[in-house]
Amino acid sequence: MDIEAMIRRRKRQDDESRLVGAYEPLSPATHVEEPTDRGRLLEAMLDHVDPVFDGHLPPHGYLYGPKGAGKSAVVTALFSQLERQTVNPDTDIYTTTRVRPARLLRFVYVDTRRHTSEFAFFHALLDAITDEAVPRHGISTETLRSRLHRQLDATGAGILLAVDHVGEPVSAPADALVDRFSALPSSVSWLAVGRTDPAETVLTDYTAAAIRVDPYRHHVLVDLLLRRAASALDSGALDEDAAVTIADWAGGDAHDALAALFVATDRAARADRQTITDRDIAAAFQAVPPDCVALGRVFALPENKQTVLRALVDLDPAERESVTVATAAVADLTDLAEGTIKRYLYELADVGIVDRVQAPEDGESGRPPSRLEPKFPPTVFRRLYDIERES
DNA sequence: GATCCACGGGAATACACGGATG
DNA sequence: CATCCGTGTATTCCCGTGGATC
Repeated sequence: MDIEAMIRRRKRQDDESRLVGAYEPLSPATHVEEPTDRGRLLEAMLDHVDPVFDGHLPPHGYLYGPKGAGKSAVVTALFSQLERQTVNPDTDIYTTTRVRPARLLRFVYVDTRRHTSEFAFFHALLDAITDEAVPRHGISTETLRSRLHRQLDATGAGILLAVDHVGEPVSAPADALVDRFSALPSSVSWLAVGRTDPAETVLTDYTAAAIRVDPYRHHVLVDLLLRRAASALDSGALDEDAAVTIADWAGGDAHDALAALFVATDRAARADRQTITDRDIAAAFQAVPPDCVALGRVFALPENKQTVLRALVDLDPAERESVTVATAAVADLTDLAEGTIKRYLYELADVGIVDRVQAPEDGESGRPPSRLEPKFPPTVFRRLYDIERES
């Protein structure tokens, strides 16, 4: 039994119903330390990184698969584990394995959602392997790069670098990534992680291995839901049938499954109920849009874009009937300029985080407006956004 | 003084429509 | 009839400025 989860559940002292201990474990945007039942993928990953146990770097690689298949979950868990054992050599992998390392290896994870620009990319990388903080201002990208080279030359260390969420609308285009990679020292081996088929991306021109991730199998996803529910909810709140229903609906996508569970939970909690009913679940399915965008993408947006979205999800449908109207309404709720809000809304639509649905032509003069539809479940965003800011 | 980037603003372009024009 | 034009709205594109920090 997970003691931490049990304690967390007991610690609820909020006004909320007793149903929910903490929402975070239900968040589709956070990963757990020990991803459940991704044994196959973990094996494949370990095969790939195997040379590190002898102190060598594996060749560049590409990990790919659909949304919600556990790519990020496994990569972040594995990398933090490996890095922890490097930095904290008590429970050393080296002592338990064959030979002493040829050299020090570091394991760095960079999310291109959060570190999009070239500057941000190198900053994140350098910052991860440096003790003292790396300046964010007054320093050029070029300086950053040369510091990275110097640092690695000096220590003789090698880096295995995971670069997550490549090929998404907001992150740098693949050819720009190739440029960045080629600017890395030879003592860095990278593992790109994305959804694009290996045949469709230039990245695989540089990799020796492409590792494929399949969607969660049905019963594995059921397990995952039950486990997350166990760490967030009172026991019995989610029965197995309900988990099966959600897993069926989600079709192997853990993100959407968790999003639905989250919405259903929220609905039950609002009604002050102790268990999640079929109607909660049915309602949740309605609330998760088709082709739902990953909430991780939403929460990786710059602060003020999130502010705009936070206001947007509180608007009446009537206030979302056109970009112009929504802009004015959001301006009332925030202190951003209308010009900025409008541009943000168009940019968010451009990257698929909100959808612009063109109104039918209705005889009015001028180009018809378009309605704004969030492509993520508003409830989940609202709740997690508010939780994050209140503390 | 240098650097990056968020913000703000505005110009240019696209689209829809009705009416005028050739 | 096909095309062009004017008006009104929506959308895209671009760039200068300034904040924050070194």
